[in-house]
Amino acid sequence: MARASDEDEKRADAFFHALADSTRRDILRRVLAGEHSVSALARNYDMSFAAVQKHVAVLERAGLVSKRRSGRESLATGEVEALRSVAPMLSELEAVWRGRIGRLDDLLVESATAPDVAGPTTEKE
Amino acid sequence: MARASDEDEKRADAFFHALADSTRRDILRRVLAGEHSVSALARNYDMSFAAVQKHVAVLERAGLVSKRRSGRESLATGEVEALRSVAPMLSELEAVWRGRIGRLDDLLVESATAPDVAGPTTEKE
DNA sequence: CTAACCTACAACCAAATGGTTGTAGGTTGT
DNA sequence: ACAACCTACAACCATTTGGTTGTAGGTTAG
Repeated sequence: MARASDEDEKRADAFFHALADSTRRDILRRVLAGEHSVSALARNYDMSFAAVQKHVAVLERAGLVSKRRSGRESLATGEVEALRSVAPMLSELEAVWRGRIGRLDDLLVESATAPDVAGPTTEKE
Repeated sequence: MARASDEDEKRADAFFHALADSTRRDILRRVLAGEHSVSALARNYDMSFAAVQKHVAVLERAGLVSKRRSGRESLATGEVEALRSVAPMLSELEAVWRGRIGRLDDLLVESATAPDVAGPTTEKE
């Protein structure tokens, strides 16, 4: 279990990349609020159906949305658990800043085994 | 359209894009732990100095690191406040899922004015 | 002064992104 | 059956990204 983080790093890449586009974030908002078919989503944007389809695919690859087939349309839903798994990554970075993780070489292992860095007590000075 | 969030959207793009690369995340960890010169950072990676320089530039454009000139070297520091500003974006999305924001058109304004979504009682079912 | 060092930036290149159109197959309604 | 609709995917294109090398200028050490 030396470097279990190789997978995690790729997952982080996918997460942040998926979120790094305003159209995708907007799609994510909509499917988090409720199920939507791809074509229904596509009607909201000034681009082709295929383009929106690709954006949904990016979100799906990142695990942020899942699709369910219902007849001729596929309904996309936002995966809030996946979304929640992003926050610990940021918390880990904050923990580094806070000095709670001294050894930089260890923190990769830390991030894999300790999803919680404790402390919403984010008061600083 | 062109809500007040046009700026925010671009900033979010920059944030998430900057974080969507494992080398950049690693650089960010190091500069969050303490100041490092660009060349000192570069020695840690199997790529050219210029490549690392570009990565630092991406982080800098996103506001996640700042540089200070000290003699012939420029020292990079992680900006933890900028890092913290990412979390509310995720919270906003979670709030959408929670159903706390009904109108999708309004949430952009919400995200600008309400950084905190409160609610420690996040128990669902 | 000179050499070594650190940074900045331009030019270039392969690969990935984000968009398009087109084609094909499954589903629904009349 | 047939038309309309939804989806999936391939092919293609312009732009961006992530890397390289090279060049030039400022800074420190000898």
